Amino acid sequence: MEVLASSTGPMSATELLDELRKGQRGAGIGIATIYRSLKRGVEHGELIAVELESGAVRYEPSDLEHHHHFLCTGCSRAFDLEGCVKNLEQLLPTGFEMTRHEVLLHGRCAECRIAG
Amino acid sequence: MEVLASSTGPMSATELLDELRKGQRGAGIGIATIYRSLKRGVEHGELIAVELESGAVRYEPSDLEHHHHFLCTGCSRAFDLEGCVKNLEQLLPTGFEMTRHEVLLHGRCAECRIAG
DNA sequence: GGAGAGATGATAATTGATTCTCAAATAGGG
DNA sequence: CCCTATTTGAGAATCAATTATCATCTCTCC
Repeated sequence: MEVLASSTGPMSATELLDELRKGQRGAGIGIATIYRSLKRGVEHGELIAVELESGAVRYEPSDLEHHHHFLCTGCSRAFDLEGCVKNLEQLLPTGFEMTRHEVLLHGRCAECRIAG
Repeated sequence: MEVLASSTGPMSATELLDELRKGQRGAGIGIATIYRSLKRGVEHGELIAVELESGAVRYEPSDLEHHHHFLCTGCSRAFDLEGCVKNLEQLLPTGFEMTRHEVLLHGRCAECRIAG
């Protein structure tokens, strides 16, 4: 079930289903199995759920370096980005405590730009 | 319908309903009216929909300065943050085009920290 | 080869958010 | 005030994502 490990970014259950059905190994796989496996993966700590947008939870391996994401407005795919940004603490109001942060870039991926 | 204008952050339809029902002006308001008004607000360009997390679209006035958001893990409220960060372009893979970006901080707001 | 445990796929059921429907309430304009 | 057009609230309906159900498969071990 680790098509995810070789993916260029986090995938949703549906994306995973489509991708798996393309390969010979997962020809007749059902959506229920996808959800079951994803759930187990998260419970076992192998996967992390990321919510980049409303109505679509995506999953990625939990052993990735700290990184952020890019969401393509053309194909709706999410891509991993390397690196991070500085000085996030300066955004924080006094009295607030930050435990986590996300940076999400929107735009068109290389593929979609070429496609027009 | 501009409780939103005086809010400390973007609100969801449900939050807005609860908030309005507290005041005498919107005592018996229904959720349908909230959605109708929000939709109209977005269509007329007075409001902007922001999706900070799965399954909850929030709305904010469209005339705010560029800013980002903080999502409290305690009370689930969203807060506006002032300012922005630099060097976001450096995250972008070659060939990708960025049209928009979001920074979302997670943690506990001042109120929730005090509450324990 | 067969029994039992667990996994699987198809589909039904659930869930939460949003939209639709419709009768009642309201707002103007004469 | 009365008439028409619009808005409203309540609840039903829709929709997409996720979960549950269940009969079938697939193992493993005997």
